[in-house]
Amino acid sequence: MRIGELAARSGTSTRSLRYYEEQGVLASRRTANGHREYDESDLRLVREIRGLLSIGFGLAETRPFVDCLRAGNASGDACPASIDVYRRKLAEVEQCLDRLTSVRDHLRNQLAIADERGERGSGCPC
Amino acid sequence: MRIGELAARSGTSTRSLRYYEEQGVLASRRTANGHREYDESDLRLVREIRGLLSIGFGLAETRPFVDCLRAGNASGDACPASIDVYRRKLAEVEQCLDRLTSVRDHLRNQLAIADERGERGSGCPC
DNA sequence: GCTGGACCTGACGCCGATGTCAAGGCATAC
DNA sequence: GTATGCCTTGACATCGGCGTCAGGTCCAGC
Repeated sequence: MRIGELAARSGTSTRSLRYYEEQGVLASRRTANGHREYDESDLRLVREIRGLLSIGFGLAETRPFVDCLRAGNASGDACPASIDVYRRKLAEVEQCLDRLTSVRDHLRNQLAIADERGERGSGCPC
Repeated sequence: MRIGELAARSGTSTRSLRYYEEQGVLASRRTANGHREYDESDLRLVREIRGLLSIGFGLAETRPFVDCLRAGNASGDACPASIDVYRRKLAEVEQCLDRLTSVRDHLRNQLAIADERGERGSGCPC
């Protein structure tokens, strides 16, 4: 299939697919007229990439998964390199969760305090 | 005080202060020679801005707080407009927390599955 | 008068994934 | 032959908060 069909079937854009190729995470054969030619396995690769991106992975981080699939594995995370990325990402996510959680608590506190102020009628002369 | 001192005392850079001014969240008087002149109240404004930025607010979102302080309130969140921003931000943060939490769970699952695979010795021929 | 430091404005760079426009090639349908 | 549509490469735009460089001004100390 050509790039338009791959884009449609993978729910992305031709621009993105060319970008993935430019970044070295997706390869393509070329037909005689220079058009990119893909097959079903490429569709799986793109779906893997898209799934990871949507979860918050960077494009570069998807490479081990793609390589793993290309190596013939049934799933992209069957390789140690992919697992390492999982682990790093999990650590990142957990750290981010901690930060966000404390931000949330802080916001709730401020809102609670503001509510008290509001009920007592003191405050903003704006 | 001039911009250098304000930057030092607020723990930021002169570049940032000029940027805040450019974006309309921080004002400045000018001395005869064109230099920016600040006072202690500006220091409080900048500290408010920095605090909010560090929590994940966008610069534009800090404006109500700054306006509130400039209106003579003891704290930047004494005004309804600030409270609204708090509420919007809280909603954003909670949504983000939900997403991240499910991502975290997903990652944990994948890692657990991978561990099983690893122990059984099946998998990656890379 | 010179040097150095702090200030000024203006403008480009970054990061990351993608939109979008431009200008052209090739093929299919009429 | 021409219209249409998909393909090609290349390159600029986006968003946000800054870093950083360039080139020039102003003032204090010597």
